[in-house]
Amino acid sequence: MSVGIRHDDLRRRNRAMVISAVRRAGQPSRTEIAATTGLSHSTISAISSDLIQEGILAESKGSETVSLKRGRPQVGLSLNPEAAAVLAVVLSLNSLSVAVIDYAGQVVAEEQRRLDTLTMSRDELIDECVAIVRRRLEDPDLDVQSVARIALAIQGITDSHARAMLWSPITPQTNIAFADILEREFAIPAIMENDCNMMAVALRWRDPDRYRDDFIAILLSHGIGMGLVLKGELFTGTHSSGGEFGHMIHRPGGALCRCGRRGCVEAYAGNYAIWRNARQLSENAEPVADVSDAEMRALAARARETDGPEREAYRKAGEALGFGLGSLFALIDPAPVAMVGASAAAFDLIEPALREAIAQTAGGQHSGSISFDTEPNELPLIREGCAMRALSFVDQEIFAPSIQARAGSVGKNVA
Amino acid sequence: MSVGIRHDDLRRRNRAMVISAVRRAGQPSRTEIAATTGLSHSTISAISSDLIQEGILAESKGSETVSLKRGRPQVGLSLNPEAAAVLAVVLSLNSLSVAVIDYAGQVVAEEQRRLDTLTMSRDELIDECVAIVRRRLEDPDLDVQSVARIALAIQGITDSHARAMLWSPITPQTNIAFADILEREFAIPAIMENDCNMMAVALRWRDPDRYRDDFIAILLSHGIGMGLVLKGELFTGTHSSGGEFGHMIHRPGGALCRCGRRGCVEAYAGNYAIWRNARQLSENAEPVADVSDAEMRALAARARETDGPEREAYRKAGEALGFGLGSLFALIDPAPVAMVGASAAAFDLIEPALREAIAQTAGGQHSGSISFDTEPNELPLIREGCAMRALSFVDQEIFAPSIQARAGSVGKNVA
DNA sequence: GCTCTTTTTTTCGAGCCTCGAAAAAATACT
DNA sequence: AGTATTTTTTCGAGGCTCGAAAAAAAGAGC
Repeated sequence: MSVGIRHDDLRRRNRAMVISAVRRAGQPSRTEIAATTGLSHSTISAISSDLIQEGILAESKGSETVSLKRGRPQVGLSLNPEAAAVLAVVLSLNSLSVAVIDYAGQVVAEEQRRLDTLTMSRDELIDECVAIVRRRLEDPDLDVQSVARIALAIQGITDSHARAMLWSPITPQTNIAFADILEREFAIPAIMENDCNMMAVALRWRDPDRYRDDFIAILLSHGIGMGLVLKGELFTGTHSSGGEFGHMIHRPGGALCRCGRRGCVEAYAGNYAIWRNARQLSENAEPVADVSDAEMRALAARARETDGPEREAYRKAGEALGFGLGSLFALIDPAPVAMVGASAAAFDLIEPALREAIAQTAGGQHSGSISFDTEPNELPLIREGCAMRALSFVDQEIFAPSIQARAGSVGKNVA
Repeated sequence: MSVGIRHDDLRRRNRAMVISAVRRAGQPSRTEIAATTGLSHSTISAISSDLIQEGILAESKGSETVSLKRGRPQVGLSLNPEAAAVLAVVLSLNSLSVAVIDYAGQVVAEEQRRLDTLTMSRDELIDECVAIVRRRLEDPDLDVQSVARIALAIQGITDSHARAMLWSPITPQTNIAFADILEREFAIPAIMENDCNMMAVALRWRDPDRYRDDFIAILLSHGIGMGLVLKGELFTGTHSSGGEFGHMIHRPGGALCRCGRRGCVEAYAGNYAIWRNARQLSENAEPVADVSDAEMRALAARARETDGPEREAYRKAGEALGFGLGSLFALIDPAPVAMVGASAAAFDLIEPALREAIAQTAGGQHSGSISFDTEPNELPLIREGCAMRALSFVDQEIFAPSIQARAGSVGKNVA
């Protein structure tokens, strides 16, 4: 059972809703907000007047759109870019990047570095992250006071409280509480998120028509990751970021996976698996640490050219992904899929076997109607998701705060 | 974004919360309710006074517990059994049952019938359901006016709006809108639910300590079903009841499943699969329609006795369940599992191979800590879940109604 | 048996919040 | 310039929750 609603919660929630409506719509008028929220004009007027006075929203006078209708013209409300700023940090294999984003969602500064994450020590990894954030915060153009949140995305498993990286393929280190470390270092609230989950968040902001309530984002890269939105909410595991689609079992006792187990989907569809099969190495061959994008492009080109082991490798990848998706669809029903990452560019090689495999599974009856979309560039997507996540936090926790933390919840009602 | 909260919603929600607190706690005092909901004593007092006046709650004077403390004794609030009644109908293979339950959750009447569901026509099936409900409603001891809800659980896939059975192993018929049919026939709101989901609901009411926020209920029967609670909420597919654990793919292209596809978990762990393997028939052998409980018990006894094909059949079942659970745990993280149904009595034969398989999967690191519980009798559980579901509906939709249906939601905030 | 203490429950006024209606504001049309 | 139209603000009414205080109902002590 959720906790009772008190009188002060009411204003808080409706404030949050107005902010959220503005963030989503861009420059909605008060009338439009009233329509989407279902609240009365008087209420919207009162709340937005507060928000403007507090410098959170602003009336966008500049964009005097040519009013085609007569009557008093609607005046658009927009987010005040200076109300706050957030940092989005993305840590992936051999790469660390950070972006400063203003409250309106515009990138105002960014920095990217190459690192050798696989060989770095725990402290080196932490120090690099702290240092790159510090450099951004020391930028004289930035008002440090306004930085309200740091969001860090990592390829790997994070805990469900968004505090720590539990395990990652990009480093042998485990259990690094990045969120706590950054928070202590800079006294700015920080969260730690899984990269694929952030991809899903970003897709939802980018194309809410296609990616609305239920969809799947799959990262086809050295490993296989997934971000899943169900019923309009990001799906996470009960203890971790969850959604380890790449480690569902495709063939019990099958090919050797980077995680040390056997038969995972990733052991057939990850870059290293495609590379291993293309070279006709044994399924027991130790996964290689990294395969360059150029090398993968060469494999794909060769697969398109001749019907040799390269094409067969992509076929096996498609089959593994297809049976994995089929099992997933048995649990959640089919949903639109976005294939993200460098290997999404080779989706033409993967798709036939993938569809054939799905057709043999419980999700198969709708095999034809499942639509796939590809997006080869994952980094911007992850960063964007990170930024939106951080901004949403500011919207809700800082600009629409509860008067006081409420007594603990007592569990929801399931029946 | 969810819709704005209006002033009248506030009372409605808090009313619902008080009712729910009473249903959960049994006979809580106003003070206890104030503590669990976080609302003030004044508010609880006002709301409970309303509810008593409306005949929904009652002060339980009878149970004067020996007050050990001094001071004014707490007076327990309880649900008024006569406030309403609900019907729980359970349709499973060759069996149809109905129970009338009063508002306090006590069974006041029941009836059970044997049917040959596999051979019945669509109309016969519908007529039997309508007839059994009609007989209960015509009972002179029952005030028909008070019946507020009918909940029907079926073994099979239901749609996500809880209106229709889409597909079921107990009948060749498909797409029967039982909820609509009953609703039209009796002018009583009806819902249609998946049996395994109702098992999960019931477990949560029965043992909220063990089955709280995240757990899995697996039905081991002729087929394999699953009910899943995640983050305190019943997990369903996006379009259907979902959670078709039995039809996750265990071995691509493997044993023939009752659903017509190959390699499903059920094709190794369902009763017919165990029976097929025990007789050393081919994996391609057509699944038999039904195996009696007595026959399954005999198989299990023989498996315990000698290390023959029977034991191997149970081992294969355990392996399939284990890899299936392992894949599931890759997505949702490990959680407590309840094994329900006649074959749960043979869980001793299944468990070793199951644990061994899980240990080879992503969920494996916690293999030892995953706890299994068994409950051989599924029918009472399903009925109980059905009843609680129907009662919760009455609690929320009838006794705490919204003043008017609100404007459509605009999607939740994911970031 | 009476009073005191303790705990629960109710009562009451204050403070917010949202709502609907009406007024004010801002523009196009004539 | 006046009128029509649409958006936004203002204002009073009605509800809801809250805290404080009062009332109620018992046990404890003498």
